[in-house]
Amino acid sequence: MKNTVVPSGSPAPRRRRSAEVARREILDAAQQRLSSGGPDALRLQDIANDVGIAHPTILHHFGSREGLIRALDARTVHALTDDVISMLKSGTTPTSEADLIERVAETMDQRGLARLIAWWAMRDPGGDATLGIDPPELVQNISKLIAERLDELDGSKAESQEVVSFGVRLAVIAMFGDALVGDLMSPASPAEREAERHRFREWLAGLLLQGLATPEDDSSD
Amino acid sequence: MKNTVVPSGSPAPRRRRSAEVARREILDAAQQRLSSGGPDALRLQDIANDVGIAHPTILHHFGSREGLIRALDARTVHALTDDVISMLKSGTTPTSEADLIERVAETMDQRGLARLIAWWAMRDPGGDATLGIDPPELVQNISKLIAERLDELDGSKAESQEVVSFGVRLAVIAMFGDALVGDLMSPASPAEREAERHRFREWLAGLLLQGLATPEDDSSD
DNA sequence: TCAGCTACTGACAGTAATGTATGTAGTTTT
DNA sequence: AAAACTACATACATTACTGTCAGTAGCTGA
Repeated sequence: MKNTVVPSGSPAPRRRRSAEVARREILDAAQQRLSSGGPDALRLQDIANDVGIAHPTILHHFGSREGLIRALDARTVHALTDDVISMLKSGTTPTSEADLIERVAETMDQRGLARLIAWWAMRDPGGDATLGIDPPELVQNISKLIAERLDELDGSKAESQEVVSFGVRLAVIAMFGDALVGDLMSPASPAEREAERHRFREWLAGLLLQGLATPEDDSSD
Repeated sequence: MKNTVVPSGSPAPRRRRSAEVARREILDAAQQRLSSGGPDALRLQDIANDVGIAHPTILHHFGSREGLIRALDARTVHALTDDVISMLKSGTTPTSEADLIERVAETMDQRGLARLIAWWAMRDPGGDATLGIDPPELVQNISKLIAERLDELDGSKAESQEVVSFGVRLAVIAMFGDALVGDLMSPASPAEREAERHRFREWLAGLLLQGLATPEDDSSD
């Protein structure tokens, strides 16, 4: 049966990538779209357009839209955790608390992790979406690393395991929230926002160090 | 022309509300849906089902889906700001910093404000969506009120206007983030989460008070 | 009680998105 | 160089949601 239409003018030059490269390019485009728009902006057509392929090709590589999203999730989260964990483990720079916050903020903001996380949270209130890692465990690990770091930093004992994990939790959700709605709350001009945001992070880092390393008033209820 | 189908069995009993009541019921249902699901869960059909009306009725009252969302935005935001502002102005309770955070958290969490805000932020990265209030101005006002309160609280001067607004900003984005992803990061069992979350808020309130009211190391560049 | 207003409905139009079916064209292997 | 493999395309099916239209039913006032 030859009743498929033979293209008359330009058969459209076809570029062939390896599966790996194709997946990466598609994920890059999806990430880009997600950084500059909401979930509604993550359409197969658009992404395919950006990459320069037809949308079924995405389905070919990822199975479904959901599959694409999960792959994107996994890649972004792993990028963050690898970053943070390796930073903490190598532990070179002395002022690393501020650096750490800066790094988390960067990933949340530029790489669009905040949007991804928000999307999870909104799509899945119960929290049964699997994303390849166990966030509580991750927080625990990071908390432990930070507690050790605090110990050796200035000799003062960190409060307790829970307080340290509170600190980590605060840093993460603050950077998460700031990435999403920070601009909404700032009276500064767009040009000044970068600087203001930076000052905010430094202030937060100081606050955390102060709050974590020094004993509080202790008078609990 | 009588070619419209005459219903055979039950003509479906029709309840007639006042426009005001109808709008409120619809908004309530929409809010409910939004609290237990993402933007995808905000479908006219579903909401109409919840209320017990046909979906065109929603369009009759709000013009469009977008109109419904904007009305929901306005109502929720005003509820929050009215709450917070009036709390700060009346200023009865002494431990109101913790109360304040608790109140913001409640609105963010239970009333679904966090989801609404996240939705804005994701749909509108540029930030040109109008929501009836001016968030930076609101933050400024709240910061001023808190600064005054800190002054009279224990005599110690608050750091600077910017630092106070940083504190407000931190409280808001932290409660925002916690409402959205707090559960994801907590290793506690669902039963314990409430308690843990409460402790987290108390810890945050303490941290803020400590950071705002006491002079820091001051060595600014 | 009649007229007018409007909350409300059922049926349908329009649109847009995901996913499928089938065939095409590079790349690799023997 | 031919066969096999697979990345990729075109065209279509399906579904689902928003918004429109024309008519119905309940309330209110003269």
